[in-house]
Amino acid sequence: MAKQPILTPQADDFPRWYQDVVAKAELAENGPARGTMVIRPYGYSIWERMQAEEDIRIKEAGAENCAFPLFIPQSYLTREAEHVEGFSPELAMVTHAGGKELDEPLVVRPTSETVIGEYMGKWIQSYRDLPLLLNLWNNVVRWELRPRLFLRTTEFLWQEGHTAHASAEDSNAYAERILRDVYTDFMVNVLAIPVLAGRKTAAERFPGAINTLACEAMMGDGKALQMGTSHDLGQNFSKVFDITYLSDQGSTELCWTTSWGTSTRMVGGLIMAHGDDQGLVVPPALAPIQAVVLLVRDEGGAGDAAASLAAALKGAGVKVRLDAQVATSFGRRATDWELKGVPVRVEVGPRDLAEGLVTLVRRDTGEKWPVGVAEVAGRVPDLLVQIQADMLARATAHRDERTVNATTVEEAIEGAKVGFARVAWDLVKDGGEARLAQDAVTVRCLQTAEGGLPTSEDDPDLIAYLARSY
RNA sequence: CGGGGAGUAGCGCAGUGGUAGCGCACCUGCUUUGGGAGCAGGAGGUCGGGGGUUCAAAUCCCCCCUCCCCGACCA
Repeated sequence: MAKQPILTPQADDFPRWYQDVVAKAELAENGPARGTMVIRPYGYSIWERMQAEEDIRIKEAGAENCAFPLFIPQSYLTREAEHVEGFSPELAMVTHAGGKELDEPLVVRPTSETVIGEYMGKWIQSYRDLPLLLNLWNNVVRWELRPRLFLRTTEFLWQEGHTAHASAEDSNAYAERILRDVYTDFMVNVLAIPVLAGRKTAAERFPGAINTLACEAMMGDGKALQMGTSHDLGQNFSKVFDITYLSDQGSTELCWTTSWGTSTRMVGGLIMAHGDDQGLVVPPALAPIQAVVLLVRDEGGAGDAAASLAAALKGAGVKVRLDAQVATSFGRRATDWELKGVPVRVEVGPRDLAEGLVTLVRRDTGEKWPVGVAEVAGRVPDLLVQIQADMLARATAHRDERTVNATTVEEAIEGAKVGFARVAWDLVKDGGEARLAQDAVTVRCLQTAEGGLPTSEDDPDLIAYLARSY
């Protein structure tokens, strides 16, 4: 009996496959106002795991969490010329409140650089107050005309870090540290997504920044997704918001600031980097549910065996869920857990159990094999580690297969239509980005020949990574 | 903003002037359960909103609102 596919196959229509996964895995749906997103419990539990893992690393890097207001006086945004120019088209403003028109409109924050700059200026008095390392977990609004769930929504959830330092060397080093020790480490080791850490070109730079660094990942269809950014803001915001300190020489100096962020867009990246025609595939290190014990039928002691297996797995440190809802058919439940991408299934039924066995199933490969009941709790933790490693290896192989070394711009554009193209930045830097735009290709980031971060886009022998992007 | 399309049950849709329908989902019962179960019964609608024509409007006319696609704009 041929089943019709639950999801649109990736090869037929990748964007539609993506929408199907978001809906069928119960991750999110559209909110009532255009571009807004309702994140459902399972989708939110994935975001919570992302928050937890990043928060550990952010605190390890010395930053502290705090909260700033959603509403910002419009005048704050207009102080930094380049910043306001970058954001003004996508600002949402409150013009009326309390039953009357406001004297000064309030901007719904698109990011908190400006308001936090004001307070940093108040809090920093001397060089002894530096560095000041702050992080916010909040929501922001940018009026998007082409919303897509998780990838680009009018309102989204994120973390935004803001720091102030005593020297250009310190701020630059901290922006790099966040990119490496927080973002890259998290994405590679938890999300199992290999990322290119590089420098953005002037055209792609954050409004008001002197340098923007980014993590770029390849999705299943070969397109790039910016998963996180870290900006060196130089003294641009310090000048405007008067963020100064008294040096140990007694002189008044301007601070050097950074900002850096990752958002719910990463959930979209997770879906598109690892998902397959059966649905989402969540890496074990991230998974809110790492293993599901699936009771096939409650006969022959299977119900009790499933419950005690779930307890044993929990005791072994596995995030486990027991599914004993036998009123729903086995096939339906197996399909649902597969759609949600739970890394391991433990199928417990009377037939296997009569021989003292249960069936283990890997979500990433689909492999299934019998295991003795007593061995399960011991085997699953190792299996989770193996799946994590295999997912990263598979994603890395996919990216490398679709990355070409190009010697001309035209050759690079061809490569960028199906993946990443590496090409000498010297061939592109003088007016070449406009040529790329004709084919919807952009420079995703620049690296040194050794794969390091450039100090300037005028460094010699830089490599440009070209791709189409989300 | 320009061009095109669509608003009818939770979702997907049919219904061109005469009692509001179908599939999936949902509820109850029974039989099932090793890859989206079957049968029987049942619940669920001011047909996007307002106005008009008519004995009679989901259906025809006018106004408004919203959403989707392409373009433009934008990370």
